[in-house]
Amino acid sequence: MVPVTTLTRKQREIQEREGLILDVARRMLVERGYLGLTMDRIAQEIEYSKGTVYQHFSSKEDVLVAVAGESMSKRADLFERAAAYQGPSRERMWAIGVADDLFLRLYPNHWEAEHIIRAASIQSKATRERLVGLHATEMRCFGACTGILRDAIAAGDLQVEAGEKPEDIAFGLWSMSFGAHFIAASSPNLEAKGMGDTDRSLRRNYNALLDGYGWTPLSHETDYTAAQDRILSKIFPEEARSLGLL
Amino acid sequence: MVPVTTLTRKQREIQEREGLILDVARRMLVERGYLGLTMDRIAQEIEYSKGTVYQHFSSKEDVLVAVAGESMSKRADLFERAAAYQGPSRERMWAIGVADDLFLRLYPNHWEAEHIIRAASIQSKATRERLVGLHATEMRCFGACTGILRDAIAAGDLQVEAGEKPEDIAFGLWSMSFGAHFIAASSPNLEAKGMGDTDRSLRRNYNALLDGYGWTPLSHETDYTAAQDRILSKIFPEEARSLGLL
DNA sequence: TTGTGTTTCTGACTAGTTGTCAGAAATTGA
DNA sequence: TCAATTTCTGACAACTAGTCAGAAACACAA
Repeated sequence: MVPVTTLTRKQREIQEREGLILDVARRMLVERGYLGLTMDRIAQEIEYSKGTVYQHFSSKEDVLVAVAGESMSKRADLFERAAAYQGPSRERMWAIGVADDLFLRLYPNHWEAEHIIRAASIQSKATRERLVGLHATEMRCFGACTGILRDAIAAGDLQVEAGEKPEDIAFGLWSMSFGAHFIAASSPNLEAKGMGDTDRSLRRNYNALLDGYGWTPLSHETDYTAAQDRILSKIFPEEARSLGLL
Repeated sequence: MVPVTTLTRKQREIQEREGLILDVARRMLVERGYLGLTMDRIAQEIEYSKGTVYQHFSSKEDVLVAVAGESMSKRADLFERAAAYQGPSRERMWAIGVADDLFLRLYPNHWEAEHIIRAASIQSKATRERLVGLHATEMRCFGACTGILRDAIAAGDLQVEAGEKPEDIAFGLWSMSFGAHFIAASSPNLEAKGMGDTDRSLRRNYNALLDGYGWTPLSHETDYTAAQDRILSKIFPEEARSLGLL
């Protein structure tokens, strides 16, 4: 018997269980909501005791932050792949929009988790360590955007006024996408307000915002619908196929 | 003894108590967060028993929806006053932005409540009656925006493409403002991300979005900072003074 | 003032939650 | 084989939401 191997097997088992807990928690969150997600139920479902669950996570809130962190990291992956796209700066920014849209389809329940963990009283009960990780991941998304913005300014595709920072524009895009997903996920009867397809609206508004900043080529100068197909097939072929978009 | 008077006094007392409960709940929500707001504490603070609190509200979630509804209705008031402003359509839309900004300052804790009540599991436990009221109030805000948009289109200040509805543009503005307030309220260390003044960013992005739609006069054709002072002194003199903005 | 019917208020109680921790069980290594 | 160490367990303490039978307050007529 090689002790290291045995030890590793146990540790691997423990690590796998952590993933199992998160899978169960995510499903529970989707199916029964925040109030229906309980530590007892998680324990029952993974067929371990509650104490064992608490060996992985310090609190229910900690589980939630971990759940959100997992999908947020997938989001960051998509964003970074989009940012690495070779093309005019505005088209790269558009690729971020495509990634955002893709993310929404691939992880439709992410916003439920993100919604909850953004509540102050939730964050105060999560592990500092896990929160730091979450913010680092968030920063990866934000960084992908500001990177493109800086390139656009350097290339002369985008002029910013004095005192205006790329971060401000990135914040605008972030706000808009965040707000749209959020409202769409949490406002019942948007149709009653005369709203049709919120995804389509968001895409249009996204372009309008970039046009407003004078980021060339403007949306009426290029066919961004064609660009979308190009981006999907070049950067996200697998994801697009799995969603039937290609 | 006139029976009607006596009865009315009691009823008035009950009604006042409802307001008292909401005041206490709002304060508690701000000070101790969602998890720190408990029905027992509310009862203790208003010096009535828990059963009495439950005679006004069917659940803790119902209290929260009522708290959010109260401030949302103030928001609708501000929006409607802004929409009634006499001036070019774009300036009227700008007035909505000013109202939005004013609301943020006047009711800084509204978003904490709105955040919570947008969670699905919360809405499912609130009274249908109260939810309907909330949505009606939300619709007042939305309606103020779409009204201005329709006027702008009619006046030729704004051209929309075929198949594009005023609601889509209103949704863009709503998303952006909602997302910005939300992120600002729930993301610690935005400075670490390189973000400065989020309110300023929002204003800039708001104008960029309207510019992107080609809503005349464009922001570089008019001084919207001057318009802001005009709007504050004409529509919101008291509020502006109380906040030291005039 | 007193008696009676009605409304309103109360807090002990049920059911269910999170998080803990002493001891049981399993694992490791000699 | 056995003792040291790690891991797991579930009864438990401390809370919370929401209920409801009975107590208290009130209205009003006689």
